[in-house]
Amino acid sequence: MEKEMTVYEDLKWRGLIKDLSSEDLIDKLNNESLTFYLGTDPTADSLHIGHYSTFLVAKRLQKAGHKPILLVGGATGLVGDPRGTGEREKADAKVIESNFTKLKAQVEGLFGIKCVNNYDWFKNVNYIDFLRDYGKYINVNYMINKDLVKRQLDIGISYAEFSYMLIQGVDYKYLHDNYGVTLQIGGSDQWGNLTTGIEIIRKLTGEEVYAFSIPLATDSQGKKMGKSEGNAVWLDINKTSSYELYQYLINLEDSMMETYLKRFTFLSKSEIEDIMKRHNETPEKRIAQEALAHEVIRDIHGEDEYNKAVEISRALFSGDIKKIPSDQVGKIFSKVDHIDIAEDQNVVDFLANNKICSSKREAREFINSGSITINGDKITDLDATITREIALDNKYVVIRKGKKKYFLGEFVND
RNA sequence: GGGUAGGUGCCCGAGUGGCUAAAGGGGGCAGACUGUAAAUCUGUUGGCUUACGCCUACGAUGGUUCGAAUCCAUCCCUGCCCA
Repeated sequence: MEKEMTVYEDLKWRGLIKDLSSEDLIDKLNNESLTFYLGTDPTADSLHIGHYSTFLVAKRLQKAGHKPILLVGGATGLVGDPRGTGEREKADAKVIESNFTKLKAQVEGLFGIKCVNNYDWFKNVNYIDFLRDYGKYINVNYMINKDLVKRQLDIGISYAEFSYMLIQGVDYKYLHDNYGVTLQIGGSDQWGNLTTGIEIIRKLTGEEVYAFSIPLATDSQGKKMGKSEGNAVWLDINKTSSYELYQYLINLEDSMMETYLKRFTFLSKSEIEDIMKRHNETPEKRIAQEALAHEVIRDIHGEDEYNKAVEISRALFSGDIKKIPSDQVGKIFSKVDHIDIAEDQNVVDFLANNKICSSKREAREFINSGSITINGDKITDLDATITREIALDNKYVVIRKGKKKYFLGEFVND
């Protein structure tokens, strides 16, 4: 039996620690109970898979006896954080508010983490006080030298986005004063903001607080993960179904599997080593991807959703749609895009009208290149017609575009 | 405030009166190969049209011209330098 790893060793082994504000933190992580926080801006109404590993770090710390708080940036979201590629669109205050409510519910449900909104303590701060109480203590040279700011400096950065890190630093101060927070964690792109908070607290109170950053989850090309067919992979099941999530995970590349298993699951070192060993013997069986999908979907949506996702995938990729019992079709495809069909119509019109293809031109192109399949039969004729006669059970039409995108058409009676 | 360089398709970026729906790259989508992978190769990437063609587009608005992304005017936005 392997020797039990400390919290810090475990995080390090999983590749979840990039920068550490101080070596002292290691001991504190292992032996004390800290209250810590992590922040996210309400730029969307759900977290996506890219956030997931960061939240799992919070979960891991929580298991080790530390107390997590999630800060949702109702105030910072209104300002916008610099991303190094140019100014953000000004966010709508109403949207931010509704996003906050949804995120709060999601995080509390999924991770059981307490949730606070920095708008609550910023809404009454006036500008002059802010400058006197905090602005006085932070040097612009210090801010300018932060990597994110520096990168955006030559393409232009507004005063609002420039100030973002200051607001975030004040958050840390507030949580430190009111909740006893002494640790902040965040993605490595947030490192500058994390250290600014430490700096502000040190200057204002002389106290030492901590932070560590988590490497961003990327693929082997170094690109941020979390996009599937151009869409983000959300943790909200209404935005990304368990089937879509399963498909995303099962298709991840081999070379990253070990990293992902470490980051996205609670499997132990020996379990992961075992999975990787078996995986590498027969990579085509995608043992690692299966394990990853199972762990992640079970943790997020539960065992039932996982089973459903596997069942749907099996039905779709076994090839012959017609073998699926017709009474099952509606159920299996309940999660894919659903299209009502009122009457017989030409394939090209059908594809374009229902947004399966973006235009008729594209619809023809896809048909000519053999990427459209209806009920398992490849469509090659531009004049083909979708009729009740070709529908399964005179009712269902399963359209496949490309290799993995499915749509379900259903004939409806007037 | 002054000077100066810019604002081009999803992104980067070439183009400086007709040959431009706009080079090239990235990304996206689709095809081949595979394991529903990665890498690679091929096609495609404003809309309508089988096609000829037509319409809409190069920061915004006007103007010059037979003809403008390209010239002029005004405005908006950004970089750099000076104050």
